[in-house]
Amino acid sequence: MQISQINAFLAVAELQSFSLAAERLHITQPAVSKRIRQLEDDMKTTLFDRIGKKSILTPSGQSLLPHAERILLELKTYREELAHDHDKPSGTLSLATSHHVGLHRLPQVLRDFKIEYPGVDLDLHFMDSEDACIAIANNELELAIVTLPENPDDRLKLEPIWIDVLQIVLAPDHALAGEASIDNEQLLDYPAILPSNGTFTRKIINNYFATTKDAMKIILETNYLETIKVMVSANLGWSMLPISMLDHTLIGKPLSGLDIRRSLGIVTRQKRTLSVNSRAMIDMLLAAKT
Amino acid sequence: MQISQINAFLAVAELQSFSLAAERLHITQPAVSKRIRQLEDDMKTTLFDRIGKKSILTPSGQSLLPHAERILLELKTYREELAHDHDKPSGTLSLATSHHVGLHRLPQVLRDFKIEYPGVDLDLHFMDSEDACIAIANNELELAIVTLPENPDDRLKLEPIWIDVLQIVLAPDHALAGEASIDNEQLLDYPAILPSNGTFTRKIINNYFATTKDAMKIILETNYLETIKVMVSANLGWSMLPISMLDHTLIGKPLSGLDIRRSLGIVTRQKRTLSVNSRAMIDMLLAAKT
DNA sequence: GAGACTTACGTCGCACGTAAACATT
DNA sequence: AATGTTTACGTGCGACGTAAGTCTC
Repeated sequence: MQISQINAFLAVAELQSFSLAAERLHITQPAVSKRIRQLEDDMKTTLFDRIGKKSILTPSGQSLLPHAERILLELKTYREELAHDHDKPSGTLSLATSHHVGLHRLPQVLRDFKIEYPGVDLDLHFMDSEDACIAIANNELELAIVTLPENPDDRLKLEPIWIDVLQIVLAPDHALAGEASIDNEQLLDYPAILPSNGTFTRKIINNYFATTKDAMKIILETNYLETIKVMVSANLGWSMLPISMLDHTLIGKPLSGLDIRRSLGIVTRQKRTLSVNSRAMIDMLLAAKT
Repeated sequence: MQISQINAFLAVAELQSFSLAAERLHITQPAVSKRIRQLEDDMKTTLFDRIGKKSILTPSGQSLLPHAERILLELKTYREELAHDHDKPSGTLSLATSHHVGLHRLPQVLRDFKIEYPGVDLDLHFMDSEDACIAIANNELELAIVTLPENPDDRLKLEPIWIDVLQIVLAPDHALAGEASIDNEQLLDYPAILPSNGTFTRKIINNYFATTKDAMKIILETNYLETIKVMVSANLGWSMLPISMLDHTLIGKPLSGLDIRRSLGIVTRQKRTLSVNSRAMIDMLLAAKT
């Protein structure tokens, strides 16, 4: 069944004439006959009484009329949606984020987004950055704002927004608190508190401790940096944290002059067309970055 | 644009796979690709992100989804209407009738119809029988219950239901009231009150007075037989009326033993498919006739 | 006889299937 | 390597237009 048949049907119904309908449709009159005939065969009914001068809807044809109009209306409405609403965010924006990003980077962004697009509801999914990347890869979500992996899945598309410089952090009363700079070997004597194995941040840290990794005394692992911060403040051990988390309870020390950093930013799926809402959020993040 | 494309779209959207959709639709997978591609070209947008294992709706595709479902629903609903409601009168039944039929023949029928089909609203159009026949011929109405013409338009289909036997009618105090039977010549001496020129009944009467027609003293014409009855009762003249209208105010006399009659019944249009409501009314009239 | 629809028929386009190429995982 | 989609191409159905036939008015 074809939409052209519906169009022919409506034209004949309105004009009560196959030949006038043919004119309107810019086809020949036998073509109109055939379109109607096919609709009739399809529906196994008669749609018009061909009564010489006029062709008039049968009862079956009359009851098709509103349906046919609604079908064309649906198509028309959709085409208008495509044309007009293409750049107006609305509805819900779902995004994944990590606890750290959600706590330290996102509040500002979300506030600005709500001001710019008050009609969009936000649906935040807190999860570990690694899980967020898996969800994105599996097309379960289309947008994540998390810690970026160093060696990402090929299916992911990364867009760094913020850089976290990492430093060794100590309690003010830690034995090494007085040193100007610290090296790997010094730290081996003291207990460490690190992000959980498997986290992107832990992998970055591991890279820098590659040679001494196995000798470290790791007394606690957690995927929540805030916990690490509290533990370090209580002088239970040293750790490595973004300098943005430093405050009076912690002392930061560069590691032998090295520059250690991780990227936070946007994760999307390669080849996936993003919703208007996601695009708006991404554009806002990119604009804020400069 | 074709409905098969909509079907393909919905299948792929649900199954997130072109090949699974192909299975469901019992066509090959390249055929599905082509159907989707054509929809996309038609709408000038992309409906699915083809991401290896899964194919996922784009935002444009998501917004097509409800429209596509409604389109199929419209078709399904119509098919069900055709299948189920085909013999259940409902809604409105429009019919034309004459004053005479509406007064003397229809009330009974309408009451029975309302009892049988309480859900059907009646829309009565009172008009002269001749006008009703013209309206039917012009497809302005599909059903009339009126006095039937003697020489009908070929486009009309007539179905007699009742026979009205006509007699000469006189006031009880008319000069001819004592005669057993009356002939044309006797009547020429007295004033006549006849149905309007142009009415079917008048034509019938004219046939029987063919030879003496021009000599008649017609003092009043009207298309409303009730008026004629009152005038005759007041002894303003003689007339010819259906014997069904006789009562104590009138005396009926056969015209020289001749049997003069008119038919009342159904007028429809040749070749026109009738609504269920009209068919129900016609069937009821035909059943009552026997 | 004029106007309107259907039927007949030849042409061309398009939808399908098969098979091969390409992409993703 | 396996799964999935697109491209290429040949076949056949079907939509169209022209022209003739049929019917209504």
